Amino acid sequence: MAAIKTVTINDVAKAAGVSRATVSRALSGYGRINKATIDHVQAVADSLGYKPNALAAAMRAGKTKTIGLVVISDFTNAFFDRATKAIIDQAKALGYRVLISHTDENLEVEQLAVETMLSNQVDGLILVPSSTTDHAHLTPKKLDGKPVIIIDRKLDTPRFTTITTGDEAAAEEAVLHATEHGHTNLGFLIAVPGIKGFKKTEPHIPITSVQERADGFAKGVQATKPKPKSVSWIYCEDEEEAANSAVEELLDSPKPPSIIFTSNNDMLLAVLKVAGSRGLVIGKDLSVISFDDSPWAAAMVPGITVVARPVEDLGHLAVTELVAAIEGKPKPREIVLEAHLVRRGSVAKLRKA
Amino acid sequence: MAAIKTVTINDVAKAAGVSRATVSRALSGYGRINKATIDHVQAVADSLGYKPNALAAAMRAGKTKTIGLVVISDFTNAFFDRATKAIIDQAKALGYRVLISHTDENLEVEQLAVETMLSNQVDGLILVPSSTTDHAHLTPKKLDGKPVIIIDRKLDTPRFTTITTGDEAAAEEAVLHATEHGHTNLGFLIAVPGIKGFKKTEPHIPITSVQERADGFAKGVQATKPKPKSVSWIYCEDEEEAANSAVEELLDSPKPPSIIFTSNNDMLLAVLKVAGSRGLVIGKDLSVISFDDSPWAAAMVPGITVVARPVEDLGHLAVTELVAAIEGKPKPREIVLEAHLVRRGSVAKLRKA
DNA sequence: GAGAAATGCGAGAACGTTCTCGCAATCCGT
DNA sequence: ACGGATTGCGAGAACGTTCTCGCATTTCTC
Repeated sequence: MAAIKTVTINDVAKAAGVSRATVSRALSGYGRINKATIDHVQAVADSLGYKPNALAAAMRAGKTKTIGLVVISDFTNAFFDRATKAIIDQAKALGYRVLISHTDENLEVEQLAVETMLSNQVDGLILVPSSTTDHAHLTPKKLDGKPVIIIDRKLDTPRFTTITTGDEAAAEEAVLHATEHGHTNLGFLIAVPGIKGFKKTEPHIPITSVQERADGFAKGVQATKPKPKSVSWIYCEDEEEAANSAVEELLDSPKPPSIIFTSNNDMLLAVLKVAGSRGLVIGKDLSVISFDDSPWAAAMVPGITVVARPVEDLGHLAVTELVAAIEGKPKPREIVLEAHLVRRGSVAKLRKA
Repeated sequence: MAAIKTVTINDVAKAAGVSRATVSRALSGYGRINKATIDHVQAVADSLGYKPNALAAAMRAGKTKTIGLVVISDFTNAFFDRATKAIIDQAKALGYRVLISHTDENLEVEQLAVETMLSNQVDGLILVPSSTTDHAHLTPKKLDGKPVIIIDRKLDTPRFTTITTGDEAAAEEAVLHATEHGHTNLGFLIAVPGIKGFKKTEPHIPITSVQERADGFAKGVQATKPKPKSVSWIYCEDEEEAANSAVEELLDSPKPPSIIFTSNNDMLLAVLKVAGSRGLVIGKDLSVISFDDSPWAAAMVPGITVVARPVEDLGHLAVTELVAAIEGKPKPREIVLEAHLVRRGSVAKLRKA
């Protein structure tokens, strides 16, 4: 089993009868060089099957053309799958590669992930932070001066360009949509990573996007006239068992909601599952509005009314901003993209009592 | 704007009053070195905020501890999201990082992706090939002798370790499940990447996994006694419009199927959508069995009966095999994992005529 | 046709590591 | 207390590029 010798620029130089420098010039197309030489070197390189070592080039250049993506969840999440895809595609379009890591909402994992990325010399980072306040691992010094774009959630510092979606307004719109349909018993199911089980009292929500959704829901409740008859809030761990129990509790309360608003797709799935097991038909016996659109939410019968966030735009923009920051030094800014309600069939039209 | 000087091993050496070699020894923990020296160097390194440059280390070592993952589809696909997650997680557990690329079933994109991966010096590749026969870009020479694990589909060469799922047996089981429930008008909707629009005649299926599913379905039909009254096949581009049209055509045929078997989730979604728009209730007016399980297929009402493939096992195993191949030189082998039918509510029980 | 300008290319350093050698200093056994 | 083994560490090469210099050689200018 003869070890396969990898062919380097030196081999090409030798075979072509020129210097290493000339090969580099010919292949990378810079500096002063004769057209004929370029062709010759090209031909020799091809015949030898020469493939440049991107690592060596990157080390020399100090640029890897790689961006790091650190997200909280993997792609089994209906938001991050689309965001990640958009990011990879746009990165590719701009000539960058993407290194991906997920943190499961764990700050330590996030810190380690960022460190690994930096150790791998990414040119910049796109980050979904697991904590609003804890960003000691993101000082300019620790980052080696490399740019970071924060997406989906905000940090309590203006040091970074931040791209979020306007979840509050959309959440309010969702509530008004429901109350206009005659719903007066409202249930809210908010997934809060980090809390254990579920709580009916409002916990500390460390994540701005979730906070915004809760605030928007609350604003919608406030804006509803006459006042809704009952409003139940449950804050729940983002986990299947807890979500199911939370839905059960909601439905078993003395004044069960006719509609449940869920803050993400996992919670929506729990609502569907529990409703199904009780024989409750969505859009008739029980209504639901969730955050984040997905192909299956659209294809189901009835289609699920959702707050659709411009996920692809967000990912696309994140890369564009990051590359701009890598190649220039623009000022950090806050960008808020608009989310909107997609009305489908999961909200029943109730007669006013 | 003072440029931030990145601190290297040289800086640490100088500050600690030792040589570069000693710092490397202290930090990487190899060779002969005094415990006290290690502690001292560690302390100095920490105080300077030294972070090793993985690139430089990788170049020197000739190993990047990175594996390349080249899949055909992005994570918006219910198979690849789970597979990718499993691969990333297992890679992490074994001390590897993952570079991801998707090819959209395009051979040229695949070739380029593989080249880029190799240029970035991945230690090995996990590949979902877009073509069964075309693997000229995967010669040992082009691969620099680096190992490749093929997953999900087979290649027409035994040169690579291949991990697939036994889709044929599961597909047959699915058909028998349906016919035992009294279904005698069967519709099959097979997504074939690359074909235009949709065809009812059997096209060339260049993908072994899809071929296996079709074969399994056909075997199931054969094994059914008495013979089903009608059997319709549609081969369809893996694309929303085409899928919808195909479902329409199926339902509009003189002998419309009482059950549709779909070869993947995109097709399933099309069935749900078209059925919904016609007021057909799944599991009652129209039955369906699809390939690949997903959280929403389980949560829907009724739950969708699916062929569940051991996606996580597949991803997990792919990494394990690849790392074994990177670190040793085992013989390539073919591994087939078992898929099985998950019975939920999307298959109506019909009375025998 | 002589000097200036432009062109083409080679030598060699640099990027930040790891690792092989070899040398000095310490340790051990007798 | 002396020879050999062991320990700890420094010098320097190597990984595969890119890029700055500087030196020939050619081309241009009047």
